[in-house]
Amino acid sequence: MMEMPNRVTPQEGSAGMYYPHPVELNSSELELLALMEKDSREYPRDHVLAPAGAEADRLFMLKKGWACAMRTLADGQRQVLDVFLPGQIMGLREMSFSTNLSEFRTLTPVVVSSFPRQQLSEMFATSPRLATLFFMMAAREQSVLIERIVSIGRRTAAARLAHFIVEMRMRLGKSCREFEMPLNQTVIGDALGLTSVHVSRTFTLLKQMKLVERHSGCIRIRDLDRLVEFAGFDRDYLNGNPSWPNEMTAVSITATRH
Amino acid sequence: MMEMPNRVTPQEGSAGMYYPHPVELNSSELELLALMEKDSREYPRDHVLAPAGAEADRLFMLKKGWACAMRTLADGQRQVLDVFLPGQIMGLREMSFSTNLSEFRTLTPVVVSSFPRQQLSEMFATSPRLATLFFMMAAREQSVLIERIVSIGRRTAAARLAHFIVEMRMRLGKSCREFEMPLNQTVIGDALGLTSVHVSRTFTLLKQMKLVERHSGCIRIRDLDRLVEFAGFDRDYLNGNPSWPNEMTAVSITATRH
DNA sequence: CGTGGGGTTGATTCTTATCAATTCGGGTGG
DNA sequence: CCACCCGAATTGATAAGAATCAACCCCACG
Repeated sequence: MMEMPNRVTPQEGSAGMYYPHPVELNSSELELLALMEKDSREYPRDHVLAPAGAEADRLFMLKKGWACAMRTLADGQRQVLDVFLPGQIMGLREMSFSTNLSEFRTLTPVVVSSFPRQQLSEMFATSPRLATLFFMMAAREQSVLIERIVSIGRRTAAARLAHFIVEMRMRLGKSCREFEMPLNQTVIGDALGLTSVHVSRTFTLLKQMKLVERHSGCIRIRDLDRLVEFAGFDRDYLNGNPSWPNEMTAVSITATRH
Repeated sequence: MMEMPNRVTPQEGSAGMYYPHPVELNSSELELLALMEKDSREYPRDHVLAPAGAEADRLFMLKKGWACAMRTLADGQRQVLDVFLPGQIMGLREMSFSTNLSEFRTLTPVVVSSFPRQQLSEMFATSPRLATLFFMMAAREQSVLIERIVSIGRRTAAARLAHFIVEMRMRLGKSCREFEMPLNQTVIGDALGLTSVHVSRTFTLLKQMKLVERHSGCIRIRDLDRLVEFAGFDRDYLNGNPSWPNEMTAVSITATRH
């Protein structure tokens, strides 16, 4: 098998920008990655891909659409833990557990491929670079999680929401002022530890402040600089690390398909 | 170099139980791990090992004592992101960034060894099992983070505190009712998104409920079952995953030294 | 033309923060 | 051994922020 390096670059308009650095993979590595995408299926909006507590024997790769991981408490309250965008793998943290720590649920109609966790273990065993890739992805997820902890723990509702919007824009790789965010206010609230009622009031506040507006799933940012400032957003918490050996760093898996 | 497997088991009374599954490492792998512990130093309580935003060129392995990662906001508010126990590595998530996302600070006098991040990359390149080990550690950290998000986002102050205590007891590998938790109420509050004043009130509440007491850095659990119930604690979120290939799963690194 | 999901608004309550005063407790120096 | 000191903890009064409950609107869709 030829070892021709295969330069991979982020895909325009996809989650590619979320992991912004190109990575060189040889053909056998690409083959392994391709395995992950064999069993590809469509699911409707609000579909449970895997319930919490179920055996975590498969991982999911999100190819199109949005999904999330969420927990439901005994009293029915919900907390959204991750919002997944195209190119992300759902279930990485469950690799060190036997059952799902949360429910995986679609937020829009999606295209998802699923693969057995065994396949990920094999990649670790056969390709250090793929191992590195997945480790980096997990590290990125951690950075999103700690930023959410700061938000929920220490920021007001308005700053939380502002921060969430800036984070989403950045993860989507958008450089424009308007983008789709197909989450209703209940989901946003569940991600930010707020009620949907308070999310509504907070959006009207941000609108009065001329920072952002929202119309049916679409976010328009009216003053990005002030929004970033107001959110207390750390501009480089989602940027990559150029000093990783061989320029290798986490990259959207979907990017490898183009 | 011989490939004699070297069975490693958790160390009594250390963070070993936090990563409860034994792992087989050969001598060259053990040698690589030993490199991480060469440069070992002591630091006093409340010492900044690395400031937020600084170049993340080194990682730290905590051998004795407690430490944390924390963020300080523009208005001076703080949020503790991780509480590190002996055997944990500080800086794993920074592997995908060039700078520290948070400050690393000691909570007690500690013994810490530091090593260049390059060393971790090399381990990834040379040993798939070590790569797996570190990946598992990152996954464990994620599970602690999402549990904290659920706490801060959706639980009352009392349930948050109860949950935190149960989590600490479990991570410390304690099976008894009394253990050391050398965190003052300000630090606890900063971890749980509360003020120190409210932590104080909440402790007196838990004491009135006959669930826990706290005297100068020592926690005494008076009714574990009710505490777990009250906290909404998920009993297996810190348990390991026995189905990982070769029984290999994350294990406290310190455990390999005994 | 109902119907239902999503969103908005108002009134009220609840939880936690804030501010300020006081106490506790362990260590130090006289 | 005692007086003092300082960080940590407690307590009380009040304020702020978000939740809750309830009513109502909007509108896409069968």
